[in-house]
Amino acid sequence: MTTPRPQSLDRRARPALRQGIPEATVARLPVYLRALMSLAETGVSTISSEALAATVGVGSAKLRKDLSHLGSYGTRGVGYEVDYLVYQISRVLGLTQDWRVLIVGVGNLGHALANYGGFASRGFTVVALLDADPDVVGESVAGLPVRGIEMLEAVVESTGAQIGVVATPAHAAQAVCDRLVAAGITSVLNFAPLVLNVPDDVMVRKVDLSTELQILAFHEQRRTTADLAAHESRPGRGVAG
Amino acid sequence: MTTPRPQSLDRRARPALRQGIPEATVARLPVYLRALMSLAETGVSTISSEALAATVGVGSAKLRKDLSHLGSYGTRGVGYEVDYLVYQISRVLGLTQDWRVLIVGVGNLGHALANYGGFASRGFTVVALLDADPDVVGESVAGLPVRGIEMLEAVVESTGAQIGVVATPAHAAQAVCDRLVAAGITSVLNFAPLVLNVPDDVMVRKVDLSTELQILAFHEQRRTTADLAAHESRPGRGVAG
DNA sequence: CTCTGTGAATATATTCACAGCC
DNA sequence: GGCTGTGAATATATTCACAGAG
Repeated sequence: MTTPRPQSLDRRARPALRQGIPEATVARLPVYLRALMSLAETGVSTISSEALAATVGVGSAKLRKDLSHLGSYGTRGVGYEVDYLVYQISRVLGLTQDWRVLIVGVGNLGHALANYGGFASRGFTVVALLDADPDVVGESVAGLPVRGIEMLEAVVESTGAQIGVVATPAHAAQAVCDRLVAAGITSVLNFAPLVLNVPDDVMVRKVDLSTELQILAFHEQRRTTADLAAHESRPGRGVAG
Repeated sequence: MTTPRPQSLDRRARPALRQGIPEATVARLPVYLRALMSLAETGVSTISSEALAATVGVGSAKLRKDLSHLGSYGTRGVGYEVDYLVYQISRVLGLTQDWRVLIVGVGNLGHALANYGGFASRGFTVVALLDADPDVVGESVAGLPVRGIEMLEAVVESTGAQIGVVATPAHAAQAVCDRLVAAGITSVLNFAPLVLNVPDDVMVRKVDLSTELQILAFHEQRRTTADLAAHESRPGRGVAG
């Protein structure tokens, strides 16, 4: 921090939408937001970093540092005002505007996504569903008609969708992604089990069941191995593997 | 590294199942593994760090450092033998044994998970499906009968499942998780949109649609904001930072 | 010469610990 | 006294850049 901070210009510190929010913090904000909304529903109006941190399972110092990147929205000796914090996090995450989401692939997963409640609730609207299977096209899912994949470009154009969700089988995913990008989509959420190749200015995030399971397996195995190691009295290097 | 490295004791460096594989590396191993298996199918037998890194979208130095944590499995001047690396990563991730997975909640998402092919293919077997809805109980999904939630403890016991997947609505998730943990499950994959509270020795990973969308929205918004800033000729300090 | 493996340098993230405000 | 906000200290992760094996 080289800047001396123009203190007390206003009671609340500056908007702080400065691009400098650490990625690790951004990834946690949605978790805080959900917990805070849930608290708000319960009627809690104020909460300390300690208490909020406990409900989301992080350390209180981390939570405070995270929130400090948005501005100074707490009150010393008291805590954070729940509603106000909900608003501020929503604003920073861009949830004060509505994002239009297009889902490609309406199998079991696509159905699950389309019907997912919390989806529409805050900031996101599913504007279209696309599928390549003629048996599925024409069906109505979650109140929306499933349209043919050949409509992709037209649908992106007409809906102004900004976010594309790829819920197709792996073999179709890259082609679908390419078409989404060519049509102007700049944010992609990928459920297909492969790495999508995109230009630098397109952001992809992936949600991947088998990756998560494999990470769990690694730790589960390590637990077992550690147990063994503790029981035998540490042999050379020839692990029981 | 204080150890002088007992060179050339054996051609391949030591097993290196030492617990010290960085978390960030563990999280990428599944991605490498998938790409390598895909390459193996295509008949590629050897690949350089540069080429593999390109297909998975990371830097080659990062990839090499990641792999170096497993041992020295490459050949200088040549690259990595695909099959061998597949085997080594599988071993490190614990995929040489089969993990038994129990899915709780057989809605759209549960269906999608149960039917997910790549699931059984490598290292994981779905051994049971449970649901609270009497209409669903008794159905057969992906070749398995859906059993009542009251069977949870009995099913964990009889199947010896090690991994529990929570695919229930949010309001039921914590209770289900508590029962899984009480029944002896130590790894949980959570699809419900809330933070599960578990004892320290239980590992939870979450897969969360709305979190991912919100992260995308943040960056999408930032992109827009940055555009604006570029168009107005940003006064004060530090453009193009 | 090519490409790995890895120290050293840098960048990011987390944790500590406490000054300062309520 | 209680709790936030934050520098300073530490830990983790990424990137650079090159020695050395093949």
